[in-house]
Amino acid sequence: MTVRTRFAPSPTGYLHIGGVRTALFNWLLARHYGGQFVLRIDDTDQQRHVEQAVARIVEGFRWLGIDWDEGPEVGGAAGPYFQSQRTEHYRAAAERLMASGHVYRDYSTEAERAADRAAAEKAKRAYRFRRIEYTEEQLRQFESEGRPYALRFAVPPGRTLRLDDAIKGTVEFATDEIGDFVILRPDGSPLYNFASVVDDVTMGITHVIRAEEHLSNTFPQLLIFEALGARLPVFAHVPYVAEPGSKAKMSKRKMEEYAKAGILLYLHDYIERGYLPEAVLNYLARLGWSYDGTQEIFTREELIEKFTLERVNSSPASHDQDKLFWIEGEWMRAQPMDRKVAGCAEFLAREGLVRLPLDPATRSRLEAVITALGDRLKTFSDVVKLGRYFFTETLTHDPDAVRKRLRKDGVVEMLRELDDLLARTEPFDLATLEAAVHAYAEQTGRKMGDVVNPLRVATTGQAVGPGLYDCLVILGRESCRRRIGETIAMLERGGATGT
RNA sequence: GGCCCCGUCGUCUAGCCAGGUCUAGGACACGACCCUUUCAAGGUCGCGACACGGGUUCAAAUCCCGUCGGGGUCACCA
Repeated sequence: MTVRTRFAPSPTGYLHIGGVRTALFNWLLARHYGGQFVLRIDDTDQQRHVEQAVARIVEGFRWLGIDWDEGPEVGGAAGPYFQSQRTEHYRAAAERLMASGHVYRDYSTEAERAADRAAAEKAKRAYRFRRIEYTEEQLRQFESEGRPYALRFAVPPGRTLRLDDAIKGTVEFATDEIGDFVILRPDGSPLYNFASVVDDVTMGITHVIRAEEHLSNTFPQLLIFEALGARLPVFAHVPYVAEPGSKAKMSKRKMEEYAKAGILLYLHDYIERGYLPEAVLNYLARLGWSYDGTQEIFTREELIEKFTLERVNSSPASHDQDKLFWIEGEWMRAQPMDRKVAGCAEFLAREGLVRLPLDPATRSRLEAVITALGDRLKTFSDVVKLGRYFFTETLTHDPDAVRKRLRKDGVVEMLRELDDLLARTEPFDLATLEAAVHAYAEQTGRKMGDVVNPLRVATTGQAVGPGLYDCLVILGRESCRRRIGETIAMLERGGATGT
């Protein structure tokens, strides 16, 4: 039997990190066993911009390298893959259950149910819908007046359901805890528990890996599988992803708060910041799963080879952005120059700092910048943050840097001397410049830091960055001298928020 | 509230199922030092956990019970 897994996002367009992890586990399991991964769109709600949302979801998975064997854009034999287009399946399944006596027509009104629920609440009991027995006469009357009805599942009393969950282990649940639940609304639209089972059965899903909030839902679903005479899939309920630094579940209401705190929760946040898909994939896989307790870095292939459900943790994991950032750094360091150039160029172009495609001169400058940046480059967008001044002649001084390094007695004088030194240094390369600056410091009796740091700020505007001589060489003699002149002018007029 | 799931360093986790090898291992973060013109990187060292209470046992992070804490579910939401 080949393994078939699925992920069924609702088309809001936002791929939450927890959801992506669930999808990843499904994908990994399918690939591990050489099976298929199905993408199914859960659009049972009447949503408005389904197409755009699906495009975004598709884009997210493609970016990560999670491919699907069946689903939107690729089709497949078990289609359609949009629940809104599968109403015929739900209707047919409901009819079978009706014929076999597993479901019944419920004519109850909203008011009746609300009253029951209120009574249950008042009595501090759980509310369970129980079948209302109508007389033949009532039924005839309801039918003749066309009174709307929902289809409900008649839950058998007194049974204990048993689930062997691949992550949670054996879980038992009494059917007495389950009220008769609706499978089809009066308008014929299915409810999640029903649609999900019908789809899983008709699509031949063998392993249902989903968020643990569905664990309790599984028991009514078990009843539906049974009534349909379908073979049970393996269930695996994955623990939720908690807030950073806590065991509390992330809440949708606190999204703005998280964003303010710099916590990124959507896949697209990471795409937009220029993270590497390999790193995000690696991080997500390790969140709640481990191989041997020591290995942290996994390639896509290793993940496929090593992933099993037994190694998925049964307790919640909280999102650890620092760790993701570290993994990102590890992956970035391992990338070849071409990949870094391509990734960085995109972000520079977005800022209007370079034009695509790169001309040869810009390309070789970018390569030099990337080499100089070294491990400081963690995400592609870092090239903008750390190396902007290499791609624009507009010098922007960081006020803190100016205050700390330039607003000192004698600095302007020294900068004039250094400008003169740069004018004379020949050739204008790393070794020669380094020797020249060293000699200058020695001759004038200055500490290296007192020469190098002001020179850095004078040429780049920033207090931090790659090695100074790397910067000077990449900028070139003319640009360096022009910038020094500009800095001196700025200092003399008391600019960059100083006095 | 009933029912169900979960509880090892701040965080991700190994160990738990098959009790001793655990004075609990690794990683991120954090701190110190080294290197160093800045910031990273790298190196060395350090800080730091079995939620709590009982029980079983010669022996418990591991098995059992209870408490506490977190989460889910009890919808004509998904």
